[in-house]
Amino acid sequence: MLHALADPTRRDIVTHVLQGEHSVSALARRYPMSFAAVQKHVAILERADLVTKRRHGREQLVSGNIAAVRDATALLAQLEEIWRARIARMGEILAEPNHPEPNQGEPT
Amino acid sequence: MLHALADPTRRDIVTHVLQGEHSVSALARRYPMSFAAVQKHVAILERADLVTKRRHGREQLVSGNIAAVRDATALLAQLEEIWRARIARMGEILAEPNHPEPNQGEPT
DNA sequence: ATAATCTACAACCTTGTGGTTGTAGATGAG
DNA sequence: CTCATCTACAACCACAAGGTTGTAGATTAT
Repeated sequence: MLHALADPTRRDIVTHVLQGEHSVSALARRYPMSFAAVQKHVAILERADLVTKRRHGREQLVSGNIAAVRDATALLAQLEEIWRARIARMGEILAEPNHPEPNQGEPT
Repeated sequence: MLHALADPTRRDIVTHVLQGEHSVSALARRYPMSFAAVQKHVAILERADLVTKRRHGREQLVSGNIAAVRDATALLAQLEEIWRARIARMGEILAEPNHPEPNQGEPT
């Protein structure tokens, strides 16, 4: 699921199909890559349950899985906090008064 | 620089050498990988200027580059905001009232 | 001098990712 | 039926990243 949203193209696809159904080929036209590539992206999103396909004639209409995407965004928010904590950790260390010998040669 | 901090091991190395000098071999002992692997990580950090090496006898003492790491954390905070915006974007879409099937008309 | 240690670096391996091409099955249009 | 379109999937390619092994140069210890 995280992996599914790790790719920019897939994120873009998700935001688009959240707003309306699109056939795979219609989606494919939006990106500078082959149909097969987009089809694989969709497959990954579908496998992560972030997207659902509905058959309509010979087309496969893709739509965003609202609940799953909502869960995903929540999870991402969590991870964001963890990441924030990491940054804060480095900040703390930098703020500590006892830095052994931070002599990086900037001779004046 | 971002790439340098993209790896967990490297981040760990940074936090450690921010708190005191460590020889490359001393660092290497901390991780379940070969000396060469750690040495490469250190080289990457050094190349990104996040870390500085100081020769002491036959050892190479590594210490964190305070200013650079501070800059990096600031940058990461920025990116975090961008990422947050992305999540918010999806959230907005989810919040929109009209999730029906807006037609994807291709005016030919 | 010899051995042991620390470091640097090159070559190679493996894995994972995104992409392309090619093929085949379904389905609707003429 | 025949053709064009949409889809699925397998095979293959290119590339990057993290790791390992092996080798060589420095430096300290015996």
